[in-house]
Amino acid sequence: MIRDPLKDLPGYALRRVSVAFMSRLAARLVRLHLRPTEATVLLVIQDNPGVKQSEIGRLLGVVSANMAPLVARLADRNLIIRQAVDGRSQGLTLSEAGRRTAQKARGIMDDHEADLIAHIPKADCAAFVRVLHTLANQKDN
Amino acid sequence: MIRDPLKDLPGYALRRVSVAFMSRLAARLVRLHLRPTEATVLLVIQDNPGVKQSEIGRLLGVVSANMAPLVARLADRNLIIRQAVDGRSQGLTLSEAGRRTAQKARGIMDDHEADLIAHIPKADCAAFVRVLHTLANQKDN
DNA sequence: TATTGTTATACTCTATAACTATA
DNA sequence: TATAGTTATAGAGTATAACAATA
Repeated sequence: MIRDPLKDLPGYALRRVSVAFMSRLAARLVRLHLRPTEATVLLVIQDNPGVKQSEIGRLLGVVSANMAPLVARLADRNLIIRQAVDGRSQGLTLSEAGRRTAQKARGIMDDHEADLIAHIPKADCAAFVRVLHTLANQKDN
Repeated sequence: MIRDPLKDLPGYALRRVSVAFMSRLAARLVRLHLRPTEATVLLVIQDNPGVKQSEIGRLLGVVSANMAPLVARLADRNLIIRQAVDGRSQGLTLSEAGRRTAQKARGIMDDHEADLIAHIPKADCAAFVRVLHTLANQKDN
């Protein structure tokens, strides 16, 4: 066996766990022909009808240059509808097909989250979730 | 303010934290002209002189097709030395420059890990690290 | 002036397929 | 047959720069 200098680095473990988790989520979402980021955008629109893509980008940490083609793909597939709210921005809502897809995506993501929780020893689960939210809500980049 | 349907999903928080953490690490490593993955490979070689790149790939979860150009870059920069151990595989060791670079990379990564720990409430830190290692060592993909 | 949306471009990590050469 | 290494290619997320149009 080979020595592992990264064995005791929590940050490295965090990275590995996140990559594996995302890869499994992507595999589950191919059934809906959605990427993980596309799925999250659908959920945000579902919960915020009329939201602007700039607002979604700020919420999810996606820069506007990447929101543009993402939203365009969803619109091309008739999953969302763009309606001008003023001259430079559009409100996004789900189409009927988009509602169905968003509902399925939500089910997949909920199952996926439940799987994660299921793999965590019960005694440590609450603390784990607490720390994640603490770290996620820190302003350092 | 806009509703956030992902607020209570630990898996999503995990992803966001991991991305931010990795991006900060990448920013710190530019000084050495190293990507995060290159830095981890250097550390593995430092701790395992003569290791084969296939072994590194298995340890780090990097497929061989991606190890090839990565190792080639490090060799081109004279940070590592490839010595044939048999007809199809080579043992990797650090050059003198590679040792210096690996040492600096280790310092950067240690600092970076320390920063992560510093942002975690003390009471939950041990549980957090425990869970990460539990999840990282599970065989599900 | 600041914001919205867009295009073009690039980097990093990940992955599969197909191949050569060797064990 | 299986393994080591390589090349080519692709997908996904992230990022910056530059721009037009609008507020």
